[in-house]
Amino acid sequence: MEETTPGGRRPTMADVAKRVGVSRALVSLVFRNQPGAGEETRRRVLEAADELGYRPDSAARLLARGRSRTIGVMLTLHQPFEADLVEGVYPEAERLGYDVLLSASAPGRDESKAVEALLSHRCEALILLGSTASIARLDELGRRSAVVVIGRTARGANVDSVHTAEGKGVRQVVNHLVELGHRHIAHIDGGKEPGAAERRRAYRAAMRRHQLTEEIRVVPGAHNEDAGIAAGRLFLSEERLPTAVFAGNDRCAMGLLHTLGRAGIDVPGEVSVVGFDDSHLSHLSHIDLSTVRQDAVRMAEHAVRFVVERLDDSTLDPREAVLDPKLVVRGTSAAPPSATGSAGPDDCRCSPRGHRAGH
Amino acid sequence: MEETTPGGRRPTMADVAKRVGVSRALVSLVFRNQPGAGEETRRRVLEAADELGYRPDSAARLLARGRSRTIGVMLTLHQPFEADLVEGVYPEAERLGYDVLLSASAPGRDESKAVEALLSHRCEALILLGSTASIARLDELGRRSAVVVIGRTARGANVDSVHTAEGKGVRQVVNHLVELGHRHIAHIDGGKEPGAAERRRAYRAAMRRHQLTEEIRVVPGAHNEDAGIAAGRLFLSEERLPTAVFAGNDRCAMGLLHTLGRAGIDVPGEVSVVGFDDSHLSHLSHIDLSTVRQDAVRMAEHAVRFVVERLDDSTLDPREAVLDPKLVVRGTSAAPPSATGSAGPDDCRCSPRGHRAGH
DNA sequence: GCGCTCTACTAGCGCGCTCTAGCTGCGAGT
DNA sequence: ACTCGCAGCTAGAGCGCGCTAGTAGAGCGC
Repeated sequence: MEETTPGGRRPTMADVAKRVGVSRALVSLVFRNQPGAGEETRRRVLEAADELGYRPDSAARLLARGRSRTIGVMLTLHQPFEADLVEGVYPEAERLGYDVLLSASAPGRDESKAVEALLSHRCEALILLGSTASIARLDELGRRSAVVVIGRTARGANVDSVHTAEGKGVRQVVNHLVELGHRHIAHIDGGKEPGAAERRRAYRAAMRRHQLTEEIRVVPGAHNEDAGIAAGRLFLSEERLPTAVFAGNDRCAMGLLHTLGRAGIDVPGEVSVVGFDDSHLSHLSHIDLSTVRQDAVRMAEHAVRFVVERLDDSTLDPREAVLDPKLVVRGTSAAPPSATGSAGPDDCRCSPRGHRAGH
Repeated sequence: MEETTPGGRRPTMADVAKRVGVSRALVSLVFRNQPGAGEETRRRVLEAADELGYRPDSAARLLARGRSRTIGVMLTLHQPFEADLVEGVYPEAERLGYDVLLSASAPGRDESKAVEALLSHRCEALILLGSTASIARLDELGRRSAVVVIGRTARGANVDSVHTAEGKGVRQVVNHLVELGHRHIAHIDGGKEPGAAERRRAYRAAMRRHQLTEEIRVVPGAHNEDAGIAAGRLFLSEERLPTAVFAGNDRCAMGLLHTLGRAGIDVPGEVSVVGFDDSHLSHLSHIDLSTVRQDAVRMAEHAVRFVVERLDDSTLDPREAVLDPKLVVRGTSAAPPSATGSAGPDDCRCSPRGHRAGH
């Protein structure tokens, strides 16, 4: 499987060629799976390569070939949903003959730095997860290479976008809760995180549609556990709890669930909680979170296909794939405490009884 | 900031050079921050580069320079602790003048595939997070390039390793719980995950040291929420709960906390829970998990320094950095229900009262 | 004037690969 | 016989850069 090359250098095509007694070009053909090499020779080349531990050098390959056939993915590493997306990107990219490079943004390494790294590695396409870049910035990137953002819109920029019909998902959530009899439905929003604005807007619209304008309650938050925890504390500190909370995403819902759990509040008995993402978290057997399912794999596939098609034809107009989400009703949503059936459309604003569990 | 190059090609050094009216080599000097270019020229070169939107091509750079100065990081994307590690790798690598490439293993993309990708991108060093590769496999990799594994040992293989003194951490956990008066201390282990074997072993040893051999209870699990949930259900289905549970890591502890919370069990009133990792999760204000702190940033720094030093001198013997962990006592551990002080070293094996909260 | 050093710059090879153009030999067609 | 085509192979340019060896010119002492 392995033999050291004279000089300890990493073996090159020339080494393989010499060993087999053919030209470099022939070895190249074999490794690119191109016609033009005899069956027998092909076999011998592969054998020799294996013996030498030869591995094609993608830097050189990249340089020689005009195109890099590499897709760069920028991610933040802290959203489990992004992990799901990445797992969807790999197989689809491989299927289409593309390589994938990952670059994380992090504290001290902002988004543009992460993107620069990808570009300098010659990624010809970029998939941005959880990007908070401005439209102008996206547009600039979009002219340089094929770009798709996932999880947000990017109208006005020369980039493709793949996201969920946030509005539809939110509407399903509110409808579901209202049908169960809820009226005091609060929303913990995601601040500036991708998708948050749409979810907030849709929540407001859906509440209005149900004549629950007066009940609209948006608690500022973020897409993480801390926001859920903070919101939970806020609710607990108040006179009465909402009967249902629609959290900005699953992580936020988790934080909320935790705080409610520790305060002895029964979910869904006293409070219903619904999340958004359907990430690994919510699948977990016993957490059993009602949430809105976004199909990570399909989103990833769309994204990869978008950038690949754009690479083939850069004159394409920006496209937007809006996938329908699906409410997944699990164990954290049920009828509110007092409701025996669905509530009528009366406008009584008082909740039947005050909720407040001791610690 | 940007102008299209004739032909729409990505601009190269030659383009910049021509624009300024100097040679290619001069531009190269400027971009490598090497002496030999006049102050004025340097400024003009950078200016022109900016106007053209020039970005050095790392493939070409890599190829020309013998060394790639690139560190590849393999990760699984699903452990928040790994995200913390990656965030530590970036700044240290940058400080030492190295580039970082990420590659994820995932279902359908096993570890060796992820590593192959890194190697073919000419990473000269590898940092493996959560590797489950065999010693033989690691050894093979270690001869090909500079390799460090984080979070596990790799004795016998030609690779460096950075991990926590799992034993010490576990001992602190058990000591802490015993001092609080606990005797029924169960451990949810991490199966084959990195570090799990050591934690399990240390748990057994620590229990024996406290003459609690008879109380040793290892529940098979994994380093994720599901395992904690499953273990929680198992405990709840039994006649009596352990008074304390030491979970294999924080995610597992989270799952356990959740299950206990929903069953109305008071933590730490009835059951104490301690995790391992001190990942973002446990910091969260209201979760407030007692856990064992592993310093991700320091681990990452060690790892980067190890591989860099090994690149400078490949004859180095394999080294092992074992960092001392630190028990962080937060809100999920307290004295067991009956204990008023610390328990004496008697060998009564019955718990003072059976615990079992209704659902 | 000479040689010397020092700064600022340039010429050009080579990294490992891809790819176009061409070369060889052999069987089939006319 | 002589093309022709085709399968199987090779020569060699060039991708964008780093780097070594070198050159031009300024400044300086003698």
